[in-house]
Amino acid sequence: MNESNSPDLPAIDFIRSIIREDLESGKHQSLVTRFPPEPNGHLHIGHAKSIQLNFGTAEEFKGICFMRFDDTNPLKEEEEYVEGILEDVKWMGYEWKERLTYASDYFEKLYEFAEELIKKGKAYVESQSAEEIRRTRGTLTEPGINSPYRDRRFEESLTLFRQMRAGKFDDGDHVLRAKIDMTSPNINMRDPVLYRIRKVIHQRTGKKWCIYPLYDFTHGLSDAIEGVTHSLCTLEFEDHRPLYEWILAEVTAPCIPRQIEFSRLNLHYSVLSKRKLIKLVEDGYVSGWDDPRMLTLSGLRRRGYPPSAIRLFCERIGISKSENNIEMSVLENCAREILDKSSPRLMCVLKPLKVVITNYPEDKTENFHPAKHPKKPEMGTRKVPFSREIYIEYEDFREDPPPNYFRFAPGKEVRLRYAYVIRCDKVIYDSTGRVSELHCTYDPKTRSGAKTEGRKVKGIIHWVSAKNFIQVEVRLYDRLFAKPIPGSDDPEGNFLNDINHNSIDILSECKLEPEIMTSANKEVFQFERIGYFFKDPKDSLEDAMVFNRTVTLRDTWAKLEQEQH
RNA sequence: UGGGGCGUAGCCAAGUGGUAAGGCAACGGGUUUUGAUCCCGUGAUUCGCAGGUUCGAUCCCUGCCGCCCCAGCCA
Repeated sequence: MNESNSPDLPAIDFIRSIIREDLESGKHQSLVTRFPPEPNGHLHIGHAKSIQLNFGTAEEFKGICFMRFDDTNPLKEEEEYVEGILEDVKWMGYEWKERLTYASDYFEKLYEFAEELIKKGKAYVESQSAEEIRRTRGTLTEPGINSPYRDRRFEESLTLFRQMRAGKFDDGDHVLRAKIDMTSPNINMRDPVLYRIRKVIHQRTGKKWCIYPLYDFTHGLSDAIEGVTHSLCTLEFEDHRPLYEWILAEVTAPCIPRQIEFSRLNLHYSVLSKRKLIKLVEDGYVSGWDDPRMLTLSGLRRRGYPPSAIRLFCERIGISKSENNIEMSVLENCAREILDKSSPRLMCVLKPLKVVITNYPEDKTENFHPAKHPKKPEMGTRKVPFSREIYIEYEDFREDPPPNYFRFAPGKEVRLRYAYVIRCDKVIYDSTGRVSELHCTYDPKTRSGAKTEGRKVKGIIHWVSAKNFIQVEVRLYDRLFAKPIPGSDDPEGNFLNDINHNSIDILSECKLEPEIMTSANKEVFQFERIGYFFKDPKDSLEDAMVFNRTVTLRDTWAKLEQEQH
């Protein structure tokens, strides 16, 4: 049990406190939770918070967690999403073993519970139209009024309900309602609908059913059937808790789970509601659910986020009941933290500027053997070829350097990382006046690792041999939205107005160290001085690799320079 | 102006009667052949506001203010 948290994590949250108490007091022998997504979309980082809570606490307290699909609405749900969701949960590092369930597994039991309710006079078949039901429900400030069918004999309701099941009626003809209180200040308690007729094929039960239970009726009972002890959900279900409890109390439930609500995740510069995510996909603002700019688990995975970074993020933000808007830097920093420790280093020149080292022999090539990781010699070394012509980063050279700039400039010296110190002798321009090439001289005494290297040079830049490199495409991503809370200053709340139209920058002339050819595909690399990059699993071809930038390195200089302006 | 929640530093988040943990960000310094990493240091006389109870209140009481959710045969 996680008694004491590690020092850099928030203290144990209120839900874990409740669980711990319930276990210590003997109220429960062991913990049972569940992660209950509806298969009508892909999982996003907000779901990761729930996965981490449900599966994570089960793990910590040596309990179990069910992987349950809440598939009670055949109109909206698709089998395709089930697979994606399972893949995502697995990727997050959790396993459900034999505990993969579907609410639809319980349709028969649920039906029996419904009959029980009818027989006890706690539910009735409603024969008004949806419109009439809506009209008589009342408003936030006015009570609703009783349905004329509310007091029909339970035998009649039972017959009708059985006929509903048998397919005697059309969609919308009747509905099953709980008999609670039409004057309740809580609208959820005003005789909520429990079952509706839907003559459609269900992705799992096929044509077996034409009546389907609604969420409120299904969820608590599914929890009870599975022996869930703590049913954790988001805040918008707080108002439903009285109904959740009512249903469990009125029926002979196998056990009484406790529903506890926590606040959902919001991240600055992003949207996380399923509705909005679908909009982005369907209207083509992104290439799909797994677009690396999407904060879906599949998008993050494709972008190069390790699951451990997402788990760290979930731990770091904590669990509470207050509205929260997490800064993007928290997520990014989690990725940096994990990736810095694990990523092999490579040099890659994104925007190449050719450099000719005039005093280096034309036909000579020498190899340097730097470590793959500066602090982990056990990761080994790589072979980096050096030659007379190399590429450096265009942005590492300034004709007219600003103060405190310690990269390359005319007449200045800089160290080529792992190689030599060079001096810029001459700048060559193209016909448009743009810098196209640099002529430099190197100092053989400054060879990396040599005893004579002595000289300290402040500026260190990365480079790639022009004779020996792999040409790759690199995709630089930025946040998908330009405002911290998309749609917040629009009266209609239209988040599409705040789309960042520069969220992707594709560079196709990037020069990468040949070492890449010896490395595995599934690794995230650090391109030194730039950031972390992951080979795109979808768009990469054997001879045309594509790399996604997972996250930049922290860039103190960029910040400094921006402040100077 | 019905009901349910929430309000502690820029962003998260503990604490719930004894005098404000921690993380991220920010800032300052050190190390460094990544302006990265790493290390060290700096922040709330104050807990939405106003009263009250108390020797003492972020924590209890009263009133007020602000924000979020609910009127699907969605989940």
